[in-house]
Amino acid sequence: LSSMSTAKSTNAWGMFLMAHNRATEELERRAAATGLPPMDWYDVLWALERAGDTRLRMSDLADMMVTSRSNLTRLLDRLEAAGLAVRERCSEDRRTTYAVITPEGKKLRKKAWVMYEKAIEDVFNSQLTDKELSTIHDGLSKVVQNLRMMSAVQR
Amino acid sequence: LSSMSTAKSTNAWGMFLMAHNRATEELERRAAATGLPPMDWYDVLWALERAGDTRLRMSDLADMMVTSRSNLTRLLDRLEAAGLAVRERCSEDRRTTYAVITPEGKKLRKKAWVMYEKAIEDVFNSQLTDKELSTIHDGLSKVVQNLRMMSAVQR
DNA sequence: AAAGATTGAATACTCAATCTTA
DNA sequence: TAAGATTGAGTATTCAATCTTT
Repeated sequence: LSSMSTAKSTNAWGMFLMAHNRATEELERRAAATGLPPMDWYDVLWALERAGDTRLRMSDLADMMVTSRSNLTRLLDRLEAAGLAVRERCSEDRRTTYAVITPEGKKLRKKAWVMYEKAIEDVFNSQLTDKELSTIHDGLSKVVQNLRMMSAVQR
Repeated sequence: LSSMSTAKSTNAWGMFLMAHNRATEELERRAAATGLPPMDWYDVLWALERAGDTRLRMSDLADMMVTSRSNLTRLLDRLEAAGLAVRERCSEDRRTTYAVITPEGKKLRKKAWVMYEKAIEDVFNSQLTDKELSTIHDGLSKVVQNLRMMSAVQR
């Protein structure tokens, strides 16, 4: 998504889109090639593992992942079918469902992280200086912060 | 996609993913809200418009978009149904199909760009200094360049 | 009525198989 | 046989409608 280089920004936005596109493609390619789960599975497993005893409700998880509830419902169906997570009912409020990671889920997440960590190093970190990494981090965190404010105003 | 902050890079990669996720979501939201086409439609229209008389074959277009041929076939079906592009046969080599943008397609692309340009300014450029924009551009272009070399070696 | 979650229908995407022309 | 493109089947994603519990 770009048009005739507005000169301003040397089209950082266009490069941002391209880099994301190519980099995530490479990560998914490596995951598939080694029989490891795709990034969205990893994200759910990692969110559940971090949550630990403070179990996560389906809707909280959906908000963290920035995906729709219905999409998360089906993603968790797949994780459950693969034995990596389970649903647990809540006794206090019987509308809510908790998602919980299984021991197999933890094991696979760990294994996947070994692969993803190396891939991120190869694809991203190794190509950038520490100064560049920190500028990218700080700059993009301003972008994210601004979007948070925009959607807060929206409501 | 991230794990226990490896300190190194202050997790620039994680922020990169988050920023992309939130920013593209906002752009798609604005497009839908104003009845304008999504980013992938825009990308095809813009590629076709730039190509001009040097018409693009379906497979060239797919390579430029970094999507599969079958996906592009269907995307072009939709653009054709919407009257924004047409297919043209090639007389020299009858295996190839050209995709060509229509006048309505050009008009809509232009209109969409007005919206996207402002959105990119609001969401991205306005949040970053010129120095940050150029660091992001140059850094990520190294990432893309490296991925090109990796996939070249692959073959 | 509203919150939490799921379901059905429509749409989009991916892989392998197919069709046509070279 | 291979290149260019499309199709069918299976899977994933989204939107609105639904169901249950509060």
